[in-house]
Amino acid sequence: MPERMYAISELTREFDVSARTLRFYEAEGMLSPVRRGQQRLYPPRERTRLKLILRGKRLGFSLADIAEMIDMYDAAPGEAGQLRHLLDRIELRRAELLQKQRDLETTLADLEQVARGCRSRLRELDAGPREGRR
Amino acid sequence: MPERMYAISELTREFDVSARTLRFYEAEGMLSPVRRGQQRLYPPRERTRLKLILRGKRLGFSLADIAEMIDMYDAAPGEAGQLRHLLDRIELRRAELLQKQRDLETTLADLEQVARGCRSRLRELDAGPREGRR
DNA sequence: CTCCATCTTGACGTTTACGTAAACGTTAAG
DNA sequence: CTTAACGTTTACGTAAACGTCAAGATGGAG
Repeated sequence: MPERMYAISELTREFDVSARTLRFYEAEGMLSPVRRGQQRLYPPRERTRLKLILRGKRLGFSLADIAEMIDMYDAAPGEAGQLRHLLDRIELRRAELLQKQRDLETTLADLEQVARGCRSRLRELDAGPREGRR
Repeated sequence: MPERMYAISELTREFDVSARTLRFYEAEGMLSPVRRGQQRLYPPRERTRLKLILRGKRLGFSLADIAEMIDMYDAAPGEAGQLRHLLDRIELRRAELLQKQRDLETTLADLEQVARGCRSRLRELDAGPREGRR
């Protein structure tokens, strides 16, 4: 079973990104599709990396940040100093993510409050459509 | 108690943004500081808006998105159709935020897994620094 | 009055992350 | 063989979000 390969157009459809974007990521060293002649073919591993890139984008990370984080995933440094440095980097990223998590909570709460206001105002309008307010 | 005002430099220090950025947000219509002569003075309300802008940025929203969301906060439309439309908009944003939340969870889990790998590798190195692996 | 810090308004420059168009190769169908 | 679909490289364009000067106003401290 020779590993399923994805054409560029398959990935563009699946993830709703342009071919230009995939080539751009490749030029930035973030993807490394195989070639069949001129054509690009993406093995599952590259598809996975693309998923990670898009996930990072949704979280508001720059491509440079994302590249660093993906490197973390498949880099097992071996040397002790580098391992400790990697742990430090991870801790930094984790702090960012926890901040985002808090921001997310409060933003969701804020929106929910606005929504409640809307719904109650709608009920007012629905119940007694005869006065302006109060 | 005449409402405490913030100079531009106070805000730049407090939130670690440049004065240029604050003026840019103003030019984009996202902030509306008061003027004392030429000088900008930011009342608490504007400081709050700035906080919302920065929170949105941390979550990866564009300034346009953020502007829309802030509008939601202080817009109480009054009319039923507009209220329903606002509720729709809120639901869209909420979906985005929930997606980000899921992305956040998995990313944190991924990082934690890498960290565990690092720590166990470090323990190996620390325990028996005589063989390469196994 | 002088000096320094702080602020102002332009205006052009820069980085990131692609979009868009031109010109050309490859392959399967009619 | 021609066409259509799909892919390629090269290159210039663009929107967003500021950075970076330059040149001048303003307001106390000494």
